[in-house]
Amino acid sequence: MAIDRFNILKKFFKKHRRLPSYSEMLSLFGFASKNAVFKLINRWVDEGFIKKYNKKLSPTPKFFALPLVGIIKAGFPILAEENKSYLTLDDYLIENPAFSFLLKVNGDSLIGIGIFEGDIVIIEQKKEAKNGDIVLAQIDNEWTLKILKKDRINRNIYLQAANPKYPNFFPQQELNIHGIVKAVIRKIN
Amino acid sequence: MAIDRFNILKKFFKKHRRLPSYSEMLSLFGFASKNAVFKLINRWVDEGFIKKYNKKLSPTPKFFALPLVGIIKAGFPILAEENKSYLTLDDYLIENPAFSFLLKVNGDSLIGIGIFEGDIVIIEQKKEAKNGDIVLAQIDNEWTLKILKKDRINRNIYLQAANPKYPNFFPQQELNIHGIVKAVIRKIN
DNA sequence: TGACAAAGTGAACAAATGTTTACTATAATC
DNA sequence: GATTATAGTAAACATTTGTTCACTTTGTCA
Repeated sequence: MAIDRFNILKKFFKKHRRLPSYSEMLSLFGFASKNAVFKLINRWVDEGFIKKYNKKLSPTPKFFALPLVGIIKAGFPILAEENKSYLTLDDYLIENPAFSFLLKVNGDSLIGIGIFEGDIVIIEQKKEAKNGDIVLAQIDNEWTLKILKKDRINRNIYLQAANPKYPNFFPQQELNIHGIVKAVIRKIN
Repeated sequence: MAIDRFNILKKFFKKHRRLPSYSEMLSLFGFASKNAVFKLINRWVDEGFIKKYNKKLSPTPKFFALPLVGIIKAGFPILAEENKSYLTLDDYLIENPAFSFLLKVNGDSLIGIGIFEGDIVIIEQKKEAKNGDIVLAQIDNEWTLKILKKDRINRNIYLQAANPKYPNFFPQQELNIHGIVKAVIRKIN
């Protein structure tokens, strides 16, 4: 019932990317009085799904978040209420939206670390990377996604695949780092 | 300049999960007249970043979206304007929020298909799955994440790991499907 | 059954909303 | 240098906003 209305609200947000106003909620929820909406919203505010700021409503992280359930343990019901936290994907994955972009992976050079053809990686643009970072780089004018290897004093820099069938790549002229991989995403089906 | 203001707007949305009102934008952008805001917003509406519905503002997918760049090709600048599309992660990954939850993977039984310990998988709750689906299942009262194997007539059902060191799992009494994996997410670092 | 809280109605209200119109300053273009 | 578009100011406006108050209906449970 109440959760039914909350789903209606979620659907509205998914469609319009904003919360409805009180009068829009009138028809959404089938109320006749704005006061009914007022009381309903205040309950959700108390429960932490919605926040008020400057007399305007905004959803909290809890509003969007999916339950994150814990480790699978043999014989244990894992969906128990007590060990669940919440996670919002966009916030979780992208810390720096202004400097991030997505890259669709092609090739099998990183399968050893679980990055497959067709996967999407989140790249954060930066020119510096440390040993072991997965970098989007330009090596001798060729673009590639590889593991950066270098020692402490920045000598002996090269790129490494995570697939035994590829050799290491030593730059002949130059090696420019354009960004590093912050996350990997794979949609199944 | 204009892009600078757009970033201010994005930051506001990231913080409050809603667009600011015109009077809030006054101080945000440093304008003295609401008409300046009005004109600015209308430009963004024309450019497709913002929509108006019921005289209220909402961000479009383009507002959030990160550029998705194409395949890496040797020697080619991949960030070219022409082959870029946009993607919003939440929308892309989660089709059915009401029936989805996240599960933190433990164990190495699926490394063969690139699902590692610590990865987060998006599970869509359903009781039926088809051959080859990665399922969250209860086999003889033990919870597990495995690949479902079955033939066309629903005989010979068992669970399979994607790691040669594990055998196949044939249910002694029962096998209950609780959901299937729709996406895999890995944060790096 | 009666008492009491929860849920909804209806009307009223100040404050804030997005929009419009008229005007000015700044920058760009021929 | 005159012209014209662009960017911003200022004030006024009808609508809509979220909130409040008083009241009624519905459901719960002792």
